[in-house]
Amino acid sequence: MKKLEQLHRPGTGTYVKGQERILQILEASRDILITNGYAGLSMRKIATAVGITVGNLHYYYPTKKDLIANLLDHVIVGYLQDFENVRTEAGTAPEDQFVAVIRLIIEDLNTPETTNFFPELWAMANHDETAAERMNELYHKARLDINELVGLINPGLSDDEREQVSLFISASMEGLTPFIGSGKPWRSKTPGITNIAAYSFLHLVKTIDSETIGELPLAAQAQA
Amino acid sequence: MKKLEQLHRPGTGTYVKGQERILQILEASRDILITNGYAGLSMRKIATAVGITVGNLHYYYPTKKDLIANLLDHVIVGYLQDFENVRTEAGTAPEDQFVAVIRLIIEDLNTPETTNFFPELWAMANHDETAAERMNELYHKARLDINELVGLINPGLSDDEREQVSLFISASMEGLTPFIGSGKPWRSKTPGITNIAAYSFLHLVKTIDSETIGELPLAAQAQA
DNA sequence: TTGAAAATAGATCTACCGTCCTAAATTTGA
DNA sequence: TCAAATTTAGGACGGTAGATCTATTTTCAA
Repeated sequence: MKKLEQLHRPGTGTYVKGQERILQILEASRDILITNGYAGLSMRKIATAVGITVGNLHYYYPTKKDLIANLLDHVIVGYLQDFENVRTEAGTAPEDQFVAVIRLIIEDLNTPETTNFFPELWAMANHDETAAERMNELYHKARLDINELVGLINPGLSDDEREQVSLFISASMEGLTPFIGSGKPWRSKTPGITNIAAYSFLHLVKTIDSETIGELPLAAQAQA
Repeated sequence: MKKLEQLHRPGTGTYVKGQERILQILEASRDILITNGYAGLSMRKIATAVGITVGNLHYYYPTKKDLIANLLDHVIVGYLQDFENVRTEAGTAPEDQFVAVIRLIIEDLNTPETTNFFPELWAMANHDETAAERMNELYHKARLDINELVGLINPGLSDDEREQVSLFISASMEGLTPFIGSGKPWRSKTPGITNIAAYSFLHLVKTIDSETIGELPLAAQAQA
C-alpha cells in the first residue's frame, strides 16, 4: 500500500494560507463532482466556488489530472477514517458485530455524498488507471473488517474463499446504491432491504463451505 | 410504461439511407460512451466515427440531449431483448430456473459493454432525470423474471416483500460489476463468486419470511 | 422523368475548456 | 524589519464544445 503522494508542487501549501486553500479546493471539487458529475467538473468552476482565479488554482494543481488524483485521495481517506471506528461500537459476538457493520454500511448509502460519489468513481475507474487503483485501495481496506469477521464466524474457509465471500457481501451492498441511495425510488424500502441483507449475509457466512464455493456449474460438470 | 418517444425531427429517417444513418449514429455513440465515458462523448467524435459532418449529425439530433436520450433507449432495448429469452432455456423447476437466471446475469457482467455501460448509466442517472427514468424502466423489466420466480419459490411473501427481495438480489448482482467485470481485478474469481451468489440467493428466497423483512433493528426496538 | 423532400457538407458563432505567463501582493521566518 | 518565498490576480492562447445557418447533393415516389 503506497502512502499518499505529494501531488502539488514542492513549496506550495507551505504557508498556513496555502494549506487552507488546498482544503478549500478539495472540498469545492468534491461538491462539484457530487452535484454536477465528472463531466461538469472544470477548473474554472472550482476556482469560482473557492473564490480564487484559475491562475491561482493552477498554482496549486498544475494539471487537472493532478487535482483529480488528489481529490480522490482526499474523499477516500475520509471514508476510510469513518470505517475505522465501526467495529468498536458494536457488541462482542462476531455475529452481532457483523450485522452492525452491514447495517452501518447500508445506512451510509443513503447520504447524498455516497450516493453520488461512488457511481462517479466506478465510471472513472473504467477509463482512468489512477482512479482504478484508488478505488481498489479503498475497497480493500473497507473489506478488512468484514473479512476478519467472516473468518471468526466461519473458520473453515481458506483465505481465498473467505475473501471471495467478503467481496461478494461488500459488492452486493455497493450495488444497492443506485436503488436505495439518497433520492432513489426504493429509498423508502431501505429498512426492509437492510433486514433482508443482514439476514441473507449472516446465513451465507455461517453456512458457506469450500465445496459450495468450488462447485462447478452444471454445464462445466457435464464436460468434466 | 411509455412507449419509446420519437426523438429526432419528423421527416428525418424516412429514407432508407436516413434510417441506416440513425443506426450508425447510435452504434458509434454507444461505442464511444463505453470506451471513453460520458465525458468523452462529443458530437464531433460521433460524427467522425460515423463518417459524417457535425452539421449532418445535428440534422438527425438537434441537441446532444436528444441524442443521448435516444442512445439510452437503444442500448437498453437491446438488453431487454436479451433478457426476454432467458427463462425459456432453463429447466422446469422454479429453483433451477432461478439459479439459471442468476448465473446468466452474472455471466453477462463480464462483457466489456456491460462492465462499462452500466456505471456510466448509474452516474448519468444521478444528474439527469431522463437517464434516471430510463434506468428504472430497464431494471423494472429486468426484475420481472426474478420477481416471478421468487413468488413461485416462496408464495408466503406479500407483493411488496417479494419485490424487495427481488430488488436486493438484482442490485446485489449489479454491484459485482465494478469488481468482477471485464478487466476488473476479481474477474478470475467469477466462478467462485457466482457459486456464492447462487447459493446465497437461493437460500434467501426459500427461507425469508415477512417477520424477518419487517423486523425492526435493535436500536428502533429499544425505542418502541 | 422530375420535383419535392431528405440528406449532406461546410462555414461560422459563441461559450467554455485547460494551460501558461507575468507582475503584483502577501506571508513568514531570520 | 526585511528579504525571500509563497500566494494571488489577470490576461492571453489555442483548442474544442454544442449549436445554427446556408447551399448543395441525393433520394425516391408520383
